[in-house]
Amino acid sequence: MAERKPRKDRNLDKASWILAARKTLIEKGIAGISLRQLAEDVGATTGAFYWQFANLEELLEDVRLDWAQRNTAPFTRAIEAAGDDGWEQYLAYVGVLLNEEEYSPQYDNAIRDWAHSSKRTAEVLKEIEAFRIQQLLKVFLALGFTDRAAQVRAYVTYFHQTGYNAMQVSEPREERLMNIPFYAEVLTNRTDLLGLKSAEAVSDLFAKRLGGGPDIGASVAK
Amino acid sequence: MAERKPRKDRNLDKASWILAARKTLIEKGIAGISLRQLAEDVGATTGAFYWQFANLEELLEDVRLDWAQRNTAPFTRAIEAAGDDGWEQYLAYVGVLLNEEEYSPQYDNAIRDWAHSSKRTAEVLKEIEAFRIQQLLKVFLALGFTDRAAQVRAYVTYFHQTGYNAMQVSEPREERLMNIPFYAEVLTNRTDLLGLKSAEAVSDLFAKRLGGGPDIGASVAK
DNA sequence: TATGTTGCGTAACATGCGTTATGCCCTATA
DNA sequence: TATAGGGCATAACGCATGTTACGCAACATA
Repeated sequence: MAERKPRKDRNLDKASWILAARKTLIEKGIAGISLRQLAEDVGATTGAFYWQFANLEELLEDVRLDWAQRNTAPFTRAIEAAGDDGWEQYLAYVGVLLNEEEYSPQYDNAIRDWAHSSKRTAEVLKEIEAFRIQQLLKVFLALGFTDRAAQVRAYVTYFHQTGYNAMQVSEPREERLMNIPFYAEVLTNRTDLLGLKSAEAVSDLFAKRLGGGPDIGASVAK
Repeated sequence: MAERKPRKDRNLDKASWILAARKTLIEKGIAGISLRQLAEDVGATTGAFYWQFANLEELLEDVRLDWAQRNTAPFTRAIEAAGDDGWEQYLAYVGVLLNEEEYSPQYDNAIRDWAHSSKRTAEVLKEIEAFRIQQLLKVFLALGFTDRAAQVRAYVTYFHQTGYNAMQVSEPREERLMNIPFYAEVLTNRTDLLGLKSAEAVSDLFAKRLGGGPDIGASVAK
């Protein structure tokens, strides 16, 4: 196995290893990552690895930064594209949560787990979470809540998202969509969505809410 | 090391190993548990371990059941002691959350992490979480919410707790206490607590809300 | 065509893991 | 006091890990 191929058929850059590490991290957790397994996944050997990285820790740091970028930028883009209206910003936020092609809750879970055994991961996680909560705070301020009320609702909203992901809830998509107006009522006190009587109606509301813009994540670089 | 002691000075039963395993699990996660380290912690060797357990997995199963018992029973006791009134039940629930001598949120976190790499742990966790959410559903039904509204609030409340724990929030206790009336308003729609103007006033409210009663956890035994 | 360097594969090393075979010490029983 | 067996410690086995030393093949340059 791992036969020697012509140089032009190979494509072993850092990104290949990061991709494989991310996949394993999400599927099996940090404990599931081993150099030999990663090497097999990318079609190479452990010897090849040390040409791209000084050691395993260097790859893992790149994975942490990969996460910070990929799982935060979509929210920033969507909320900024929504303009100044708080309700529009909240809907944009929920829209990203529903569109799991942009952001991976399992990636979040894996990083959070990893943070319990890695000080550096905990550091990156803490910084990104502070950013995310600040982001939600602005949404609730734009919704008209003030001071502690806005803070508390930002926290409840983020905790809710975190808890939902951590529990790996397995409800049918229709059920999830039908719950959204009720969640929105609890979190924002607004009843705008309660009139939507079908999962399709909820789904349609978020279908066209996709935007582009600047992103975030580079700030955690050492 | 691990000198041979007179037999009466030893106290190596299953509970000793479970205690050590729980401590390590909470502090370092499941990956931090090794037989040699556990042996050193209890002042014995790996040979002694196999007198109490057939293998490591047998100890780990005992740890899972230990968690199911310890981190669920306090809530059941408190809520049942609160009587039929939903508001009293909610306050009893929050009271246990604040009293971390009864229940350990870090223990919950560690189990949730572990569940990502252990099928059996995921099974136990899922069963206990279903029980907890059913428990909260009853509270919100007693509070007067019906059907999906009660379901959604039970979920938001549990997600909120899970997310708060998972994030390892480090706010001062006074800050945490002052936020409680606002959380209560978001989750239950009741403003009863908003009149409390000091952390002490909040603290006093929960000081005497401790009860005893039947417990739960044996149901997950294989 | 000859040479030097890049980009790997191969194989080995040290370490830590769960588990097991073996035997000694201590206590209970007669 | 003699004997049986319970309750460990000790040491080793087989395996997986991150890392490193070494060598070979493919390409760029002359």
